[in-house]
Amino acid sequence: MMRKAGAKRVSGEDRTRIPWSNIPKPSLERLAQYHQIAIRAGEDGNENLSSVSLSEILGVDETLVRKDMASVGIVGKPRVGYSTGQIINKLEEILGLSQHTDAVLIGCGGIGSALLRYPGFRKYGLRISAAFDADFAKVNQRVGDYVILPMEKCRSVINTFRVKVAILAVPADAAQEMADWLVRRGVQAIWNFAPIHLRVPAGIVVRNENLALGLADLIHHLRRNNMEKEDGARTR
Amino acid sequence: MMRKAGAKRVSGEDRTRIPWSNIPKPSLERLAQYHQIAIRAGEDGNENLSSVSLSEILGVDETLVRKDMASVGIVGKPRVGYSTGQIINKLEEILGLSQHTDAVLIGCGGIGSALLRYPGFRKYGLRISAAFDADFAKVNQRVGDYVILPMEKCRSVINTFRVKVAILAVPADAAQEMADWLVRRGVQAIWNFAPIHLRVPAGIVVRNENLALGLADLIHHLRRNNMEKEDGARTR
DNA sequence: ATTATATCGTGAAATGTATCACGATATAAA
DNA sequence: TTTATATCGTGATACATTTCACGATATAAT
Ligand SMILES: NC(=O)c1ccc[n+]([C@@H]2O[C@H](COP(=O)([O-])OP(=O)(O)OC[C@H]3O[C@@H](n4cnc5c(N)ncnc54)[C@H](O)[C@@H]3O)[C@@H](O)[C@H]2O)c1
Ligand SMILES: NC(=O)c1ccc[n+]([C@@H]2O[C@H](COP(=O)([O-])OP(=O)(O)OC[C@H]3O[C@@H](n4cnc5c(N)ncnc54)[C@H](O)[C@@H]3O)[C@@H](O)[C@H]2O)c1
Repeated sequence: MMRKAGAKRVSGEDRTRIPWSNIPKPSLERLAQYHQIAIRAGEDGNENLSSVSLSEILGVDETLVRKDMASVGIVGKPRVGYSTGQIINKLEEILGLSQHTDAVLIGCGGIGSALLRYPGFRKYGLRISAAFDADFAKVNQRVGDYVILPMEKCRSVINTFRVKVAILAVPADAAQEMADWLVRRGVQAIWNFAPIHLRVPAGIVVRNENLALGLADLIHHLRRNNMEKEDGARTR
Repeated sequence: MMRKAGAKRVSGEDRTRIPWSNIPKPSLERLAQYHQIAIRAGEDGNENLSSVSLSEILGVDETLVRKDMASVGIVGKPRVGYSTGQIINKLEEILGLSQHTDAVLIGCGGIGSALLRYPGFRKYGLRISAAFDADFAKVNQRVGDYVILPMEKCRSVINTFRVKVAILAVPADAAQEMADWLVRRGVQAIWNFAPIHLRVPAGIVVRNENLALGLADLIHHLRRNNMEKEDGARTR
């Protein structure tokens, strides 16, 4: 029958109800975007953001923005909007970005190296403890601030730093096997860049960052658009 | 008010109804995954794939898989499943992967270089015509099979090869401006890796590959999981 | 002080998506 | 040949998410 991993039984009465137990997936994605937008708005000196401006930036309905905000306890003022600071603080708390998150990175190829060198994720509390590769030719090479370590060191790093998150940037063939291994070592969340949908035990969090799906989606819409144009031209 | 870009009025009577005019977004994402899975299954020598196996790989309901297949005209056989070949062919047709797609890549930094060197997108019909960067220090350097060109050559490449797709891997500050410029030059689809939601005129296709959102999502779920565990421990 | 209005907040309705329940059918087994 | 069964196909139903409609309120203008 197959129960969705991590499915939640929401006990009816729950005095300690915390808002983020239950945020719908689409809403969560938007919340993360509000956060990004609020940070940039703050940098530009805007102290407030209205549901209308947010809705225009993201191309969604303004009511939806207000519902999202209400759902996480961000309150706005009529004629003013939401406080940029409150959006940032509340969302960082809810998204879990206010605490540091330690991670290991596996696979220092093209994508892995780009991620290692990218400073942007520090704002999300991400701290990459160490980077690993199976290729001995890469071991001991430097990438950004890191020196690539051999896989046999991975186990002890995970244990020592109690790492709960792995960034997986290895070839597709190795990804599932690697994921299984990481889970056995105590990793609880995997950010996967290989173009396969990883299967993990219930309770383990996976985010499959399958770029090829994005490309397929883009091409599909492009073709559809062009078809319509031709179609229109023929018809009228 | 705000009308969603590219919104479609589906004329009631339409003899030339083509399946891919109307595929729901979640369904489209799954279809692209079926395609990936079918390709790997084919390489492993499996001639058939059942809705059950697909549903287990992706963690979705098996009925959903059958509905998806039916929606694009892929028909299966009782007790056998769907033909791997039919899945691949039909989905490549529908996703538009059977035709070549020319693209330019803007911004040859960490992500841009990784994309340039990655061979995997060729299977999706993607052909990167040329890669550009604004940094003169990078111009003329090689990345994989490419030599980085200066931005001033971009216009003529787009015109000459009638490029309709741009891969945008520039810093967030430059992304919207760059997108506007590309649209003015005739680009119809943008695959954006900068962590902002690009705004484009109706009729232009954008896919925002906002990796930071993925990270935020992952961290959120990890925290939620851990909270639940603690919560459970305290309660029982 | 009064009025106007931009904006928030929210229940109700509409829409979109997934699941259930069950009949049909092709293959394998008896 | 007959029976059993794994799997497909699909209408009906349930669930999730968005949009609509409208009242409430804080600020700015008069
Ligand atoms: N580069 C891209 O643009 C891109 C795009 C989409 C998807 N991906 C996917 O991302 C993943 C990485 O891509 P890439 O371009 O960086 O590939 P890559 O070949 O450049 O790097 C992969 C790295 O993983 C290492 N590796 C292989 N097996 C390993 C193992 N078992 N344990 C540890 N390390 C191992 C290799 O030595 C190599 O350094 C692949 O699954 C690829 O399909 C990449
Ligand atoms: N590297 C990552 O892991 C990562 C992760 C998430 C998001 N991103 C985003 O992807 C984008 C690229 O990231 P990166 O790590 O490759 O950055 P990077 O700084 O390594 O590369 C950016 C490249 O763009 C070029 N550039 C700058 N302005 C330009 C312009 N106007 N026209 C053309 N080229 C220009 C720069 O010269 C540089 O080569 C950024 O928006 C970043 O936020 C990167």
